[in-house]
Amino acid sequence: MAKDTLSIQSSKRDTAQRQLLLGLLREAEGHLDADELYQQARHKQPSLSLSTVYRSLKLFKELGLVEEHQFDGTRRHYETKPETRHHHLVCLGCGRITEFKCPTTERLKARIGREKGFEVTEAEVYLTGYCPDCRQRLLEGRADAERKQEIVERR
Amino acid sequence: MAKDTLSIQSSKRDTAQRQLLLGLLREAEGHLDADELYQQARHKQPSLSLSTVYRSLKLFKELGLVEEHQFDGTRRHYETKPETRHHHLVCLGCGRITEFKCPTTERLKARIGREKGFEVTEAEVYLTGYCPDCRQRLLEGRADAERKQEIVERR
DNA sequence: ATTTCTGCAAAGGATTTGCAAATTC
DNA sequence: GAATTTGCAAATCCTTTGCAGAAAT
Repeated sequence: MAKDTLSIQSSKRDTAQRQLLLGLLREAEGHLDADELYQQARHKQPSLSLSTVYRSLKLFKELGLVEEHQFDGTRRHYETKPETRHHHLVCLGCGRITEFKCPTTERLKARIGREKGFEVTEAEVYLTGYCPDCRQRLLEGRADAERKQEIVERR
Repeated sequence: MAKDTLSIQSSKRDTAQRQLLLGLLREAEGHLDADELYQQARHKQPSLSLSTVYRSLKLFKELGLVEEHQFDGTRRHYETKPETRHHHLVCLGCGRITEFKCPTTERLKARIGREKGFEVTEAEVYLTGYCPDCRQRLLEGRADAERKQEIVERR
């Protein structure tokens, strides 16, 4: 990671841990949670601790380098700040996350801000449903309790 | 609560605790979290336990009587199923939640479902920003660290 | 009488924090 | 050398769960 990436706020230091973590987040195709990131990072630096992961994620968030998402009620997921704004569609069957764009959201921010007197800083659209595969399974009647359990556990 | 409210699924029993909790949720103007609901309910029935609150909320959710929201990363909030679909705008300063309508969201569900091959079941739009009061405080320069802390703690 | 619910206390899981040692600037 | 960061372990916070007794059908 370029040193300047972390020095937006003066006193942030460029450590091996932060380099590693930010690098992994950038390479990651999907959205990682803290523990997934931790496991990946341990391969490269086994001494790294989970607290450091959490502390780094907090820092990256504050520096605007990553975004935090709450797809389910349990853990939070992270992705590096995307170039183009997008939103998320989560499959209730398998947990797969699909991204999509929604240009009208910008207009919505402006409109609601005006109507409610808020300064709107962020707008997120969050869709849930069933992905093509899970729909197929449902149709085939294989999505009974057991089958579905399998899928959910695989998340 | 009318008995039939709970008997959508055969085996659900009509207990004093469930009546009380659902009643409070219906009266509540805003969105309660589990502990707020618990505290309110204890006034009327001091022996009630927090586990019962959680178990009841889970049931109400399954019966489609209440909706669960995740406004921040910490706790979940609940509201009785609203007549008209609406979304939420959360103030980052004071936590105040403002509701708004967005009819175009239905169209979005259909469009994304078609484009991605998903069966989209739900769509939520979630905005964050600063409410009129907090904007005012920011302008007055009173929203410095201390002041902001005050507000956040009052949530 | 049978099944479902409750309260209690304990367990769980994700995230945060205090502190001394290690690292960066 | 001074200030920041790390790893570890313990602590927190919200939520869930096991179980025996209480309540509903």
